[in-house]
This record gives sequence, structure tokens and C-alpha cells, in this order.
Amino acid sequence: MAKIKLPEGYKTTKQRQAILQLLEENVAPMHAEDIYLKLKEKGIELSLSTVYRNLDMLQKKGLVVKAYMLNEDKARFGLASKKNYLVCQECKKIVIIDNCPFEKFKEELIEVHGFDILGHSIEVYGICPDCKSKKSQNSEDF
Amino acid sequence: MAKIKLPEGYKTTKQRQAILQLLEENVAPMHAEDIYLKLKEKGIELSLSTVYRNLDMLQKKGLVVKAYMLNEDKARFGLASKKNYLVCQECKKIVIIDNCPFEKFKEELIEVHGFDILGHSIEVYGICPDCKSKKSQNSEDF
DNA sequence: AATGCAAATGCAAATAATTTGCAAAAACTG
DNA sequence: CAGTTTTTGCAAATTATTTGCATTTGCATT
Repeated sequence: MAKIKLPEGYKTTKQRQAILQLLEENVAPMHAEDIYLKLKEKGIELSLSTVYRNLDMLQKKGLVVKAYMLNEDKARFGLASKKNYLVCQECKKIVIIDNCPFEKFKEELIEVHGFDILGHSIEVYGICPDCKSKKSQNSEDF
Repeated sequence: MAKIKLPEGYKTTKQRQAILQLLEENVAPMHAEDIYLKLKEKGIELSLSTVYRNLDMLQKKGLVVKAYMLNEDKARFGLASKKNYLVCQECKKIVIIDNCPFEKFKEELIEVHGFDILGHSIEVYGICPDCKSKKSQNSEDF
């Protein structure tokens, strides 16, 4: 948990710190409301708009990534360092892909399309090992 | 323009056909409202809820992919076959990545995480060649 | 430690995308 | 072309997210 440094001109508030810390602790990117509820539970006083406002600011500053996942209609927010993940379609568990395959293809993409590449995000969906074994217990016919 | 076959039990309506055809013609995934407006322009009678309902159905049937792009707050819909793209952060132009790098990493991902992989989507953002040259015209200092 | 000012917060109200209920219209079946 | 089912359009409802404004808080400077 390396403390994340806020950009110039922004103040350190307990709400802001709590949000960042929660995002650090969590593997998966979270919905704004989850963040709000989790922090309330922990006894931190904040409002949902504070959560949104902070996430928005952090996103604009590049510290946080906002993403919508398959079949979800609300945004998730996570630290910019965790932006490639596997999602189980059964239990919705999220697993971070850490050595991202993408780097190897950056060059190829630059050549083919001529873009300067600033960033990327990859979402992979499937069935996680746990759900797979639960499934095969119920029906041996696969 | 290979005609797309509707799933069993669904009727062929002019609205539904028009939506699918428009998605085939378009390189980039579109917002529901764009689809609505473009088709209205073409003289096709439909409502926005019809667009949403069809896209929803098509998505559930796997023919269409719904995705939210970086810094956008409304969904885009595109044919399932076109789900990896490059987005220019300046002009918002979208370019399809056609020989998707991902396939080569599927195996690796399966091994490492034990997921059965059903699908994926990749969004890459950067600056397109056009915007790049416009930029360097304005300031030669890069 | 007190002061002053900008930044941040909470609350309630506003906005905007998407969804839904329902009656009428269109598709397909025989 | 009559009967049944699906689809549509419209308007109203829902839900995530944003915003205005008055108040509070963080922090730099006396």
C-alpha cells in the first residue's frame, strides 16, 4: 500500500484518502455506490456525490480508470494500474491480468494503424475455475 | 453484407432489419440515439425504444456487443464481429483492429488463470495519424 | 494557535440514458 | 384472411450520474 500522491492543488481529505485506500485494497474495480457503502460501513462520513466527484477528478488526473463491464449499466472505478481483467460470467468474480499481453502488440498496432498509443483496456470474460467445477458437479454431461 | 439470421422465434420487422443493416455498414459501434437518428434520416419509421429493445435482444442473443468507451457515458452497440478497436482521443475516430492480437494469448490466459474463455473486448486509445499531423503543424516543438 | 481563502463536502434538485406498461399494429401460421 | 404472437410507439418511470449552493474543512501564513 504505497501511499498515492495527489496532484498539485488538491487537498487531502479523509473522504479522498479513504476512497483511494479502498481502491488499493480491492482487486476488482468498484461501482461508485459500492465504494460509498463500504466506506459508510467502515464508519467514514461521506456522501455519494463526494464519491463521484473524487472519482471523476482522479480519473481526469489519470490515477483512476473508469470502465463499464459486459452487461453492466453502471461504471466501475479502479486504480489505473489495474486495468486488464478477467470476469467470470457466472459469479462475476474479477481477476486481474497482471503481465499484460498487450505490450507485445503495441508496436504492431502502431505500424499498422499509425496511431500514437496512449493506453488500452482489456476485458476478458469467461467462466472461472470454481464455477466450472460447480457446473460439472451438477451435470456430468459436458 | 451477408444477411444476418435472426434467432428462432423472432420476427423480421423493417425496424429490426434496418438496425442490423446499419450496424453492418458502420465501422464503429454506435450509440442507440445515433442509430435512431440515422435511420430516421433514411426515412425509416421507428422509435428510440424500439432501437433499445432490439439492441438488447440482439446483445442477449450474442449478435451484438454493447460497450462503453473511455470517457463516454452512453453505450455503443456494434456487431459482435467488430469488437476490438482503436479510438482517437482527439477526433474520436474509431478504427477496427481486425487481426486481433488476443487469440495468441488465450492459451496463456487459460493456463495461468484456469478460466474458460468466452470472449473479450479490447479498447486502445491514442492519437490517429491525421490528428498527429495537425498537431505538429501548429507547433513544431515535439 | 488564530486568520483567510481556496478547495471539498453534503444535500437536494436536475439531467440524461435507458427501461417499462400498455394498447394498437404488424408478422407469421395454417 | 382469421387467429395468435411478437413488435412497436408513446408516455411515464427508473436509475446512474451531475450540479448548485450554502457550509465546512485543509492548509499556508502570520
